[in-house]
Amino acid sequence: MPADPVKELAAALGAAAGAELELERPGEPEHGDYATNVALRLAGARRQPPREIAAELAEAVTELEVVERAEPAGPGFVNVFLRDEWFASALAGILEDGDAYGGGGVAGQERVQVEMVSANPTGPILVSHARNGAYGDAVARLFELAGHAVEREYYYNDSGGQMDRFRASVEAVRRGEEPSEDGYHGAYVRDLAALKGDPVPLMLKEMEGTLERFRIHFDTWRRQSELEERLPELLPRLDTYEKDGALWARSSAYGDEEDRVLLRSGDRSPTYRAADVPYLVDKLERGFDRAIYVLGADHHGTRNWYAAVARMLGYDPERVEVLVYQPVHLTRGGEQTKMSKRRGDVVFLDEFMDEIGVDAARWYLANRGPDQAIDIDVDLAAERSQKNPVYYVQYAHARIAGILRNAGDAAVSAVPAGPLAAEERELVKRLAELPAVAADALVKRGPQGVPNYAIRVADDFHRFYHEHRVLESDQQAFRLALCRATRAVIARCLDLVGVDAPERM
RNA sequence: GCGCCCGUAGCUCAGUGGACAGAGCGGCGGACUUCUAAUCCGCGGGUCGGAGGUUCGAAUCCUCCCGGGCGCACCA
Repeated sequence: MPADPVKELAAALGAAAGAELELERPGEPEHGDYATNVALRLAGARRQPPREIAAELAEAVTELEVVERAEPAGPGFVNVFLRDEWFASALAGILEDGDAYGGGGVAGQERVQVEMVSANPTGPILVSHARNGAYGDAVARLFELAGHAVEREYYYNDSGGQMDRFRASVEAVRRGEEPSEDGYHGAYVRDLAALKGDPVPLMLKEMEGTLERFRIHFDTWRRQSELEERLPELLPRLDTYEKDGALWARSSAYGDEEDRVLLRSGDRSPTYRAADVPYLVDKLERGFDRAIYVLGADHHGTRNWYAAVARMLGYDPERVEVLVYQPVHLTRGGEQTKMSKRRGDVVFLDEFMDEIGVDAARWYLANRGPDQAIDIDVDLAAERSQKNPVYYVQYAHARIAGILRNAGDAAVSAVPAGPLAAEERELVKRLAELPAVAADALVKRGPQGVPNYAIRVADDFHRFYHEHRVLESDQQAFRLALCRATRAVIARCLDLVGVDAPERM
């Protein structure tokens, strides 16, 4: 069972107090190391003034060895002050966990598939797709840290109207003609025309290269045309009806907003929605306990469609999950850049990474909650890159790496040689938050909590560093232990959002 | 019209029931013979869009209103 020092403390305090309680970190130092509002919660049921309950709980809790003192405060909080022994054992637990720290604690392991990006291969990966990937990949990494088995999948269309226009555009250039008005016109179309063969696999290869550079690795790639072969077998299993010469799914009866067309009137060709059906079956038949779709807000209208299909086919809709995120707006010199695939002025992810770097790109796109639209001034992001929080956090990591290099094989111990300083205690408490931060980010499907926490860790470390020497201090062994744990926590946080943890800067 | 998302410091945003609301950037002023100054310390900056309601307690939950974004295809 991986360490969670705060949870363990809460359990111990709760046992002593005879009530389940949660701990929070008060904003004011006078309010103790941790505080609980449990007395306020109990007041109603016990018909007793919260201050009175708080006083009783404080007394009970003081019996614990790690508690120096506890006191009732405010409207009915219990403020808890801890002895150095607690900080030592918390630090020891963190170090023992090593790479596993921050994760675990899940009841059962799930097989999870995160399908993301899934942009059709009609052009290079754009910054808008990158947010999809940065978000989906961060969620995937949170699942992995928690102990689940995750596969990342890319689904793409290789047939249909859009792809026909794309191929025709490349063919036109190869014949020395201009692509048609509704075709594709970017410089990349000319690059593809210079190569031989079907441009679709060539385009995909390039997209995969961009995504690898963005540090997203896909385990599997799924083609729409291949999945469509199962349509004749699967469509009869759906609840459908004929209207206006088309075949409709009665999805509104299964939780969707509306019914969807599966086969067009006229040529009876399958729609994109039809292809969703064999694809969903394919996912569930492959045994994923949870199939996650990552969709941009412009597709949020279909967020209930997937679970509706699952219901229609008799699968548990709980296995299907849709994550929606808001768009990215890039500005350059204050002017908004439109991100349409067919225009020449689109922002490619590769260009974006060229300008601000992979680390800053991943950071910026994971740093905001999925419900928040992201505004990035590219000029500012590149120009002021030295002041980006991502470098602030990386710098803390590099500083620690430097200290540990200089320390060589000096002794390391979580047991302090003397009384702990305020900065040391604050840092340990901060490190102890990681399991809760990671668990919360996973539950909310909101990875932004991780980079925000990483800034706090770096903050506490830089302050500690400024006040105290590590090497050749009378607390060297303890401080080396603190450095090791801090480095591990920062590295973990950076990794969760796909950012490198540098040894030097 | 209906649905989803957003509205918090000059700017970009954290913060989904707790104590006087936070960070970065920007502004002003300080700190390097010291393990990395890409750092640290201080100052200034807010009717948390508005109005009601629930609660011992609301930026956070509920209702309504205002403002902005995105959807409401036999495109994907």
